[in-house]
Amino acid sequence: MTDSKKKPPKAAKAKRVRRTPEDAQRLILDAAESSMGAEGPAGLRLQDVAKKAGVSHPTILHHFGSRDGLVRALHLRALTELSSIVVSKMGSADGLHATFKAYREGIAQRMIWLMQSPENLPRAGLTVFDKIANALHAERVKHARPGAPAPDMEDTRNVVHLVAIAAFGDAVIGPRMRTGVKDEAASRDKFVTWFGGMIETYLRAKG
Amino acid sequence: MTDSKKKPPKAAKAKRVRRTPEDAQRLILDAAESSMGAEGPAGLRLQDVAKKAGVSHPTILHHFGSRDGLVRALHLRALTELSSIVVSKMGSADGLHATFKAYREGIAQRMIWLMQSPENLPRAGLTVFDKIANALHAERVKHARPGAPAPDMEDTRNVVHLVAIAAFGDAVIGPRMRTGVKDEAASRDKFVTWFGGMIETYLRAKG
DNA sequence: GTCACTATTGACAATATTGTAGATAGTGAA
DNA sequence: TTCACTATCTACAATATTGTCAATAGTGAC
Repeated sequence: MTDSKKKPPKAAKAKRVRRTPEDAQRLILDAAESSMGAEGPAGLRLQDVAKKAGVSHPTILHHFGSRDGLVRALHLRALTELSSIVVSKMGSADGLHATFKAYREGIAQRMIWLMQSPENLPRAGLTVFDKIANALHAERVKHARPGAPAPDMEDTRNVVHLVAIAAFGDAVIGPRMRTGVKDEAASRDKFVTWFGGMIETYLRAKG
Repeated sequence: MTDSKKKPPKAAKAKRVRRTPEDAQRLILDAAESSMGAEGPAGLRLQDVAKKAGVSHPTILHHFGSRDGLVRALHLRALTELSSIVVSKMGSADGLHATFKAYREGIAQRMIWLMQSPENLPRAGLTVFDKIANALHAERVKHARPGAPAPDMEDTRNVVHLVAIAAFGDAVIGPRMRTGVKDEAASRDKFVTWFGGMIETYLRAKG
């Protein structure tokens, strides 16, 4: 290299973009999320996030105060978004498959990150699943066969809990448990369908 | 402080202990595991591990070559240990509760760490669960009521898969979903019992 | 004992990473 | 336009962290 000592050719002094604080923070949070690989928050590097967001790393510090501040903001945003996603998916008509899909495509990963927070964040968990259980129970009551024993609310709550932990678990360790299977997606969908049938069989057998 | 400038009082030159390589490596791996908090491998610091193990950090590098080498060794050890634990728990008489307990007490956490490895580690998963499914299926066949349709192997496999992902999921997100409940342990155990009953009801209804 | 081998260590080197400070440049308001 | 405000930048400072090296000290073999 003949010019290894030369300063870069003037670099055209990058034009500064000035965003609103909200836009800048959203931009940075998005970059941070996509910059988190499997490692989660612990693997976050301000430089990486800055490069992905197209800003300098002091800009991040300006908006979030510190690296910790950024991580806390990430957790907070994930938490608020998660509840609404969970409600919309588990409550949908195609509930089961949609729920498994949503967990697969991001919810599970974010939940793991959330678990890795030693902080005491507000817990949306309980109320969210209660809401879902109530809705589902209303369905069961409505469709109960006349003469059959009334549907058990405890059953409903347990089913909701089971679906949540199963969807989460399948999203995280399912793929590894299926390594070697020819068509993974098909195998997975078949399991979800079976799972749905199982729940129905059980509820029908009980009342 | 009057002696802030003084060198520490001779420090008694710590006596060196010389271990066999195997002992040293086990010691270090144990320390590394206990030093990993919720953050997982990404949060590992050689200094922390060294202090916990009671050695200097170059000793770690001597035995594992690099930080990455240590992490890889951790993954490898976890992987080999996990399969045997899973087999012993899911195969035990008190299978379901024991399985949930084992996942709660470490398996799930280690699995998450394993997931965070971008490397292509050998997958023990499939064969392990196949083994369990085969054993369970043999049980089902043995106890099948005469005249009833033969137990479906697909059912058995799915049940094993479901138990695995549910135990994993409950271990990780169960506690948060139960925040606010009076007696968490009791609530959890009740769920596991319900889950066991559900599986039985389903299998009985099917054949 | 003497010697080879190597596990262990303190001191140091080389980066990586977070955080600070001061200058600069968009932007909206007067 | 002028001005206040502040989002953004470059350059630097302060640690943190990993990795290197040469010296040292257990241990077993002879």
